[in-house]
Parts: sequence; structure tokens; C-alpha cells
Amino acid sequence: MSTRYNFRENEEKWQKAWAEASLYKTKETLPKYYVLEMLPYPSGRLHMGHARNYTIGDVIARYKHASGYAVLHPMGWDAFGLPAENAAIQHGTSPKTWTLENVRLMKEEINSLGISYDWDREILTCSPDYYRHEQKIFLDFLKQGIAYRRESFVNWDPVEGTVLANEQVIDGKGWRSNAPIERRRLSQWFFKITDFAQDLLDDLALLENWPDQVKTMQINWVGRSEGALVLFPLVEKKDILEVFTTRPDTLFGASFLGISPDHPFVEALAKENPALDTFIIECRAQGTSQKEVDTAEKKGFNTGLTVQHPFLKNKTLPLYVANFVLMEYGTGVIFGCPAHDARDFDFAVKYKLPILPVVKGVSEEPLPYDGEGVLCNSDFLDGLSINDAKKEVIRRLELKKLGTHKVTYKLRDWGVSRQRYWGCPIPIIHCPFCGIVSVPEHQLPVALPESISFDQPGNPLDSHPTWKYVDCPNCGEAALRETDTLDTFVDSSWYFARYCSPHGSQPIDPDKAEFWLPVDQYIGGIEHAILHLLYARFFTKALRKCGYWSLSEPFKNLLTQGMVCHETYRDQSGSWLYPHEVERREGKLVKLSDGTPVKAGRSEKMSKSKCNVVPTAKIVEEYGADTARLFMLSDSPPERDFEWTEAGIEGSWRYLNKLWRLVTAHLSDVKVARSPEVFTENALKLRKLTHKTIYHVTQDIEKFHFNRYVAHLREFSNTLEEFTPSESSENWALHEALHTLVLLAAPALPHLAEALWAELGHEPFVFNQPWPKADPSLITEDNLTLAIQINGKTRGTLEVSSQLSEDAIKDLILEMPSVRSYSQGKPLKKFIYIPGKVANVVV
RNA sequence: GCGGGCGUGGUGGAAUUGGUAGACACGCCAGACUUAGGAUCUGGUGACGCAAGUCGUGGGGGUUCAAGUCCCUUCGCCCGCACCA
Repeated sequence: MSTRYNFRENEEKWQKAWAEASLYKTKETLPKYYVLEMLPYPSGRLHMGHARNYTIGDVIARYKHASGYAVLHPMGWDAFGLPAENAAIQHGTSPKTWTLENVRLMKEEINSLGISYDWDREILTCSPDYYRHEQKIFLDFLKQGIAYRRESFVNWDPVEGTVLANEQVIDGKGWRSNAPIERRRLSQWFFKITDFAQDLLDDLALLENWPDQVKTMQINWVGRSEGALVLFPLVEKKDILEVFTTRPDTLFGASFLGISPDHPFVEALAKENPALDTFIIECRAQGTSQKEVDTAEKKGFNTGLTVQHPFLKNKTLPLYVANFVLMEYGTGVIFGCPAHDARDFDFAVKYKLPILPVVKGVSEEPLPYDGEGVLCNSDFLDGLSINDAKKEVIRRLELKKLGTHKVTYKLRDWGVSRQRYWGCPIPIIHCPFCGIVSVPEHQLPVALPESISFDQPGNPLDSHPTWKYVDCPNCGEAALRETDTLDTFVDSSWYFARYCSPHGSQPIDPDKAEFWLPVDQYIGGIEHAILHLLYARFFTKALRKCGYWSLSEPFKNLLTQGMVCHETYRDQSGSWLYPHEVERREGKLVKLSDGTPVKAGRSEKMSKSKCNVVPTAKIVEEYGADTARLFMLSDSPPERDFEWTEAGIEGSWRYLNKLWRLVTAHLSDVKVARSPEVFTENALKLRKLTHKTIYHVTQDIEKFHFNRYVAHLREFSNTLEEFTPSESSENWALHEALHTLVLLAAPALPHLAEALWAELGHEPFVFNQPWPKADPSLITEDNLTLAIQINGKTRGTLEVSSQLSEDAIKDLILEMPSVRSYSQGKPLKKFIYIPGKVANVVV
């Protein structure tokens, strides 16, 4: 008997055996369970964040399989995207070759972890087999009016002659060129997600098992607000400006109108006003990200024009072009009420505009004040509450035909055009005669050309010598292909459906989708709480509109996992060091190469830039997959950040060996054939623990308390270690306990469990064994321990029979010597009894 | 700037959701063992105190018989912000 568990030999052996037996091939029987981890980008290296994600999914998949479900547990690759193009520009590799090699490497690493994926259903989004269906969906969206084209702004790098992603813009400059970035207007494709805004809000109610914080974030993101549309006629011109406001009640406190620099009216004005044109150019020097807009200095340009106040004949308001007014939200024009809005207040102070309070709080409130109150200085609104004033002002506006009630959403339509090569081509042809023409379905896929060059600025599809030149499918005249490709979020918005019929000739097979969807458990990082999840939800509704299915929500349950973190290290010169370059000598951290001191920084999310990454491959090589899996499950609850430590992985490795010793040491003790009729007290005690452990572990996994799951396994094995059978019923109980232990450990430690299952004399595979069931008669306790409190402070415990009545317990407690001494003969004021938990004596 | 979270021993965390704070580990301390191993085993370990006991869940305040848990306030850190995925 070996006292050390040989993980290398075992993991290789069983992974091979599982593959040969096609153990993870999906069966299509009821009940079904679809467990899905978020589609990874194939960066080439499996990091611990992935490993944690897949381990969690794997435990659930294995547990559900053992519980009798037909489990769908697929994996694939979010294979389009910027990094492949960056690699192409830097190293001259082709995006396709680079991506496929990364996929190969990552797949190997995933398999080394022993995750139970059905690889027959693998998806690769950059493969024409996948994106041809996405192109079909795009055309369906176009038919339904969900896809459309309009102008919007991009980050333009004037030196590179390229559109940049937000992350490529650093402090307003291009990351490679360092040139100031400007916002440039381009005609682009959009998806009409705003048509589904209300559905996206309403259907959150169906998602009972989504974390509340994710639902809240989505609600705020969609940002429904009720307010009014108010018309302001210009005094000097014939035009009328439409303003959306959520505070129509403060209309009498308005002191200016702010209009977006991107508003068509402003652009027209700028043509005859060079100073305004300069101001607009200044505003466009700012990036497109929300954070930049919000944190930029608030600037205005007085157009010299004024608008008429809808109710006050003698009041006009100056019209300012303001850099903080967004064209995408509301109407692109606001009215400013400085007394009751912080941003308007700052603006009014800066440009010396009047500040007239129109809402009185309970006491004198400092301005700007946006709390509850009663209207004042507001003509017919005086004395009304804010809510009544809103209703009244809208009623009066409607009478004068100068406004109306209106609901708006912060949510903007989804811009899906990317001026890039490595993405799904948009299947559209621009014909000089017919306009925008869909590529006929039988011509799909519109495949990416493979011979491309990144030598020229801009999109290689655009500069390709032949690719974009085609004949119009409609009239046959010379036409041009659309050279924009789709945002990679589109690829990941419907992949969960493709897994149900990965080889089907249509994008989605309705029967298969009907069978498997919705996804029963979706697992992924909290960083996707808004965009990816919202887009996938939108797609589900849009696909329903196109007649693909009747599904309204894609993911029934959602688990958002935290990040994997690691301590950071810097040497004396301040350079970051990898953990393996650092060593602890005599309690001090030193650099391995030269022994100089190393400063440990706080633990942060693993990232290449800070060198605090631990590659999965290294851990699997050193400790094996099961140790890595166990550690990632045992330390933190899944939704919290995870702290990767050397000590932690060592501790998990020791536990694996302990399990191995525990089972193998007792192999001769557990060869008992028949179930005994009478159990000794020790045997019964052990059986109770076994069944309680089954109960707890089952609960823990069901609730995704994987750290407690592991803690219960450890507690159970600690007791088993001390147990020495001296009689046949005790042998039987130990036999039951060890078998149970192996079965319970199997979802977390599939390789070790498989090895121990064989050691116990069974045929493979432990994977196919049913999940143990707790015997209810063995998990109830005869006695319970009550906490005894005097005046709310715990002063002791009392063990009582669970049969005793409350009165009997009360008498017992009041007679306790400790209770008597603490209460010092004071009269009993109150006696609080929480059955099975606590009794509080208040004197 | 806006939206969402988190904060418990030296460390990761547990606490049947308002009911014995610190389960289970890591680390550390003391000891045992020797086929010297990536060991293993036994005991101890929140702080203060000789003890009885007192204090303890980022800080301050509140509700309650009872607060890590609920409310207010404050500090620190993290995630997202629409072209990274």
C-alpha cells in the first residue's frame, strides 16, 4: 500500500479512460439540466479565473449527473476580437492561425483539469460554420427592423487612420500613436435594443435566482424615467427645441437651455458661427466614454439665441451649447434649473445665470436642493407637492400643445459595427442603384478573406484588393460589400442556443432549443453583470420576435463568481516580480536570483501587468488537477474574490493525501458482506455522522456553498481517521462511511475519487454512481443544545431532550445555578424561547 | 462623475438569515515519531487578564430581550460605465 497518492499517474490514467468511454457525451433524456460557463476568449493561457469558473461548473455538472439529470455541459471559444489583430500587427501572425493555436493550448489545459465537457458540441465563433448562422440572424433582424443603420461617433486616431476601442484611448490619446483622439461621425449598424427596454425591465421579475445586485444594475442601466417633453420656441428663429425633463415641476426655476454639441440644430448654427464651430471641435476632442463625459470640466457656449418660456410671456432663456448634454439621451436638449440640480447649479455659477428656488424643503435647505418639498415661485404650481406639480404642469403643457408626458430610457441602441477585420462580416452589399441589399441566404457565409495585410491603416477588409468588389445580387451592377464586422458581443449573445444543436443546418433547432433552454445554471464573472447579460437577454427576445422560439429569458439561474487575486511583489527598483521569482528566507521575502529584499504589495486581481498571475498549467504540473480544484472550491464562497496562496494549495494537497491514506488504510476493514441487524453505539454514531454529512454536503452543493462542502468533507474525514472498528457492525458502518466519502468527494476530486472507487473494489466509473441519499431517521438529534442568555448575554448552554415542552424547559433554566447567580434574585421580566436555539432570561 | 458591491482572529473564511461569533482550513507555538517526507501524529492558538471576567465582526450613532446580520452616517477597497472580452 502506498501512502502517497500518485496524482500524475492517476490523472493521466483516468482522463484517458473517461475519453475512451465517451463518459461526458450528452444524453437527451428528462429531467434535463443545462449548466453553462461563460464563453472564454482564447488568450492562449488558462488563468485561475477560468479554472475557478470551470471547476464550479464541473462540480455542479457532476453532482446533477449523479442526481439523475441528463446534463448538457458544453464549452467553446469566443474567438473573434481585438487581441488577434494586435498580435497580427505586432508579430505578423495571421489572426486565424494565432487564434487556433491558442484554442488548442487552452483546450489541452482545460482537459488537464478533468472538466466534464462534451467536446462534440464545441463552438468556435470565428469559424464560418458558426458565423454563417450569425449572418442569417443579422438578416432576420434587418427584416424585423431590429437592425438598422445610422450615424454615430467613433474614437478616431488621425495618425494611425484607424478607429480605436475605448481601451485603446489613454488620457485622450491613441495608445500606439499618442496622438490626440477626436470623435468622428460614421455611418454604422445598430440593433434596436431600445425597442425591448420595457421587456428587459419587466422580465427581470422572471429571474428569481439571479443575484439582486445584478438585477439592480440592469434596472439602472436601462434607466427608465418618466417625465415630460417640453417645446421651447426660439425667439430669434422659427425653430422649436424639444426638451426632455424628469423634473417638469421645476420649469419656473429654469434659467437656461443646454443643447448637445452634436445636435443637428447646433451643427447648422456652427456653419455661420466660427466661434461655435471651434467650440464643437473642442468638445469632440474628448473621447466617447461615459466616464470621460461625466468627469470632464463642464463647459458651455452662449449661442446668443433665446427661447420662450412656455408659461411666462416675459421670460426668455439663453441657449447654451453644453458639453455635458448627450445627444443619445432624451432629446439632446435640457433645461437647466440651477436651484435643484447640482450640475445645473455649477453651470449657473460659472456663467452667472440666475438661481431661483422653486421647491421649499421642510427647513431652509442649502442649494442645490433635490429633496422632497412644496412648490414656490411657480405661479399656478405654488403649494403643490413635487408629484402633483409634475402632473399639473404636464396637463397645462398639453392644453397649450407645448408638451406632453413622456417615458425615456437611458439605454441606447447597440452599435454593432466595427471597422475591423477579425469579426463576423456583416452580410450586406451597398449598391449604387439599389442601396442596401442583403446577401442572399444561399450565398452565406460571407467568409473573411484569409490573405490580408495589416500594413495599411484602417480596416484590412476595406483595403483588400478584391474582397469587397461584388455584383449587386439585385440588379447585377458593380457594388461594394459592407466592410464593417460585428461586435464580438454579438457572437456571445446566442452561443448558448447553438450548443443545443451545434451541427444543425439552421442557426437554432427549435426542438433542441425547446428541450434544453433556458440554461438552468449560468456561471461567470461579475464583470459581465451588465453588457453581456443584457445583450444575451435582448437577443433572446429579438430571436423570439423573428420566430425562432417562444423563449423569453436565456438564463434561469445565475451565479456570478468573484475574481482570483494574488499578492503582488516588487523588487528594490520597483519592478513587478512573479511569485516564482520570490522566496521567503528567515521570514523575509527576497528575490530568488540575487537575494535582495522584496516588498510585498496588497493582493490584487491576477494580471500580467502586475506579474501576479499563477498559470494553471504550473499548478496542475506540481500538484495535480484535483488539488487545484479543491483549493479553488474550499477557500472562498464563489461570489467573493478568491485569494490564491502557496500555503492554501499546499493545504489542499495534504488533504488529498489524507483522503488517499484514510481509504486505502481501511481496505481490509471494510470487506463486510451483509448489513448487520444490530449496531453498536459507536457504529450508530458513525452512521449518524455519515448521513448528516450527506445531508449537509447536498445542501452545500445545492446552494453553491462549495467552501462549506469542503469543510464538511474535512470534518467527516477527521472523525473517520479516529475511528477504529472492533466489531462487524462497526466494520459495516465504516464501509458505508468510506464509500459515502468517496461519492461525496467525487464532484470536486474526480480523479482521486475514481482511483479510490477502484481501490474499494468497484468497476468504473464513480462518475456514474448515484448520489447518496441521507436516511432521515439518522439525521435527527434526540438532544439539542440551547444557548442560555441572561439579559441578552450568553452565560452558558443547556442540553435538553428535543421532546421537552417550552414550560418544562423554562422551569429547568430558571433552576440552573448559573442563571440564579447571574439574576441575583431579581424578578423575571420576560422569558424568550426560540425552539432549539436560545433562551433569554430578562430580569 | 454615475450605478453596483465588499469590509469578521496573524491569514482565507463559517455563523440554519435577528438567536452560543470565529465551523473548516492556512499560519504560528509546544511536543511525539523517523523508512528524513512536498512527511505524519498529538496538544494549544481572537485580544486583555494570575483568575473570576472584560472587550471584540472597518469607524461613529441608532432600533431590539438579542445585531456580523436591520437603519442612519463615515472611511477604505473592488467591479461596471455602452468599441477589451
